[in-house]
Amino acid sequence: MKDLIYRKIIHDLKKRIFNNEFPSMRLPDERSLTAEYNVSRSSVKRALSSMAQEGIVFKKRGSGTFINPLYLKSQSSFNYEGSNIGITDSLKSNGKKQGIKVLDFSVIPATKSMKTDLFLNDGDFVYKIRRLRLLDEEPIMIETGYIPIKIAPELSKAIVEKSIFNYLEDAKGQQVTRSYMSIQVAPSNQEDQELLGLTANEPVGIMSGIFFMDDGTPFEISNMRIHYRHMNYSTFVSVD
Amino acid sequence: MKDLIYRKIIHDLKKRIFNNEFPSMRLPDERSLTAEYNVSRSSVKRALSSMAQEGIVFKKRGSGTFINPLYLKSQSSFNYEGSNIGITDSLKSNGKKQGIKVLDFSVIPATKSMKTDLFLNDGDFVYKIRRLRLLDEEPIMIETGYIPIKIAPELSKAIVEKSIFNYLEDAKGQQVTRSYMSIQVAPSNQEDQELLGLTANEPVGIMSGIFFMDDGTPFEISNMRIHYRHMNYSTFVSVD
DNA sequence: GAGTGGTCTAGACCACTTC
DNA sequence: AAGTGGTCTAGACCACTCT
Repeated sequence: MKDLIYRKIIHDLKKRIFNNEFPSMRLPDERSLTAEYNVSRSSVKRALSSMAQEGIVFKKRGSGTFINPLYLKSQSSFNYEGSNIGITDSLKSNGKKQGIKVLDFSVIPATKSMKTDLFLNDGDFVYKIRRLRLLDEEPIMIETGYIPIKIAPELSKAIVEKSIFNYLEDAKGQQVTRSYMSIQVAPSNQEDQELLGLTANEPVGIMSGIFFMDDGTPFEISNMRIHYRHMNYSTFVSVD
Repeated sequence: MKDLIYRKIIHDLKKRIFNNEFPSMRLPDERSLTAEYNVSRSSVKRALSSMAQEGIVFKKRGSGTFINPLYLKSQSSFNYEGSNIGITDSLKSNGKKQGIKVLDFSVIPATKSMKTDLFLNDGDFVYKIRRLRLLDEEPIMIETGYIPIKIAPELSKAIVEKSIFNYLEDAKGQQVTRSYMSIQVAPSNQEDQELLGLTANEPVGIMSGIFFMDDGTPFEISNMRIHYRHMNYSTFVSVD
């Protein structure tokens, strides 16, 4: 992480919050912080806004900025993570070994909906990539992805067996930092049951959507059918 | 909506994007917009940042600000909504009639985890509220909520049959604007099957978490078991 | 080198809360 | 009335991209 002022403030305030430096649950007012850190008020505001968006603090006009009790007491029954992560959030590898088994790797013409979602033209082709993801040898999800050939013409089975996103970053200097995802629930079909080791009345979670690169180019349409015991998506939502 | 400058810019730019005023998919640079709207660059930046967070545009340092193709072409197979809504996102009533059937409305002592999550003390009590939510007479979810008595001592069955959040806003002038939610998947249990009209191998989606009031006070622990056909949660995720 | 977005400052004034 | 967060300005300088 870079040496930005507002990041340093965030980092410092988080530390101070955890050190219980504000037992009143109220942070110093913005003008005091401005003086204390010897920065402009805008920088303080930026830091506090960011923390508010993460759910760490709440700002209340006219009275102050307050610490979210749940952030402090992390013995909450919900493992509060504080931020909107999301991409591969449901398959975090807590020290477990990730594995990938490629089920299909082929090239097909883009369907109509692919052309719309991936911004393709008639005659364009896409890779079809089906993979079974494992965690400690245990199958956790079936992932079907479609990636335009013209975005990654050199894709190979070897790459697909590892991480496509990492390859993209190395090869094209682009990161996948954005996604639009829809989360649903469905009974398992026969293939789910075979590949994920489910019984007929054990369901799957479905996460489907689009991944975007840094510059906004849609990179991949993805559909993930996730073993119900490994499906766990967390979000902090804040509306105005 | 108030008459804020950055909001006006957002509104205007959205309109212009939809009117196809930027066929190159690139917005004018920030300094041009500053001149055009006759405002400070900070205000332009604020508007653009907000739009970027909604997924409407992508900013690329050194080259410009670009429109997300999917925002424009809303015939995408994913119904792109552009924003991180979330609370009661899965039960949007597209002209359908909402109904509520109260299954249980009682007072119980707070359990240990409730005391932690709702910031309660020994001896505190909570309302236990179980409700079946209907959409056009069709049951869609079983909602179990726990609300500290001391936050809403005058809660009644009549209120609970309508909207608790609306009551809270009217009575206490507080809004529920934040939530921390976890989304999971599970096979339906016998009660789910009876109340939601499911068969043994039809699953439910589970959304559980905490709702907060404006000032950060945890207001309710909620657990929703949702009919799988009505479970649909959408998010736009953007990481740095 | 020119253009574009990112960070930061210093300060003015407004809106809301609390006393 | 005093204190607090919200909005907005005007301008400086930096980092990156494109050519």
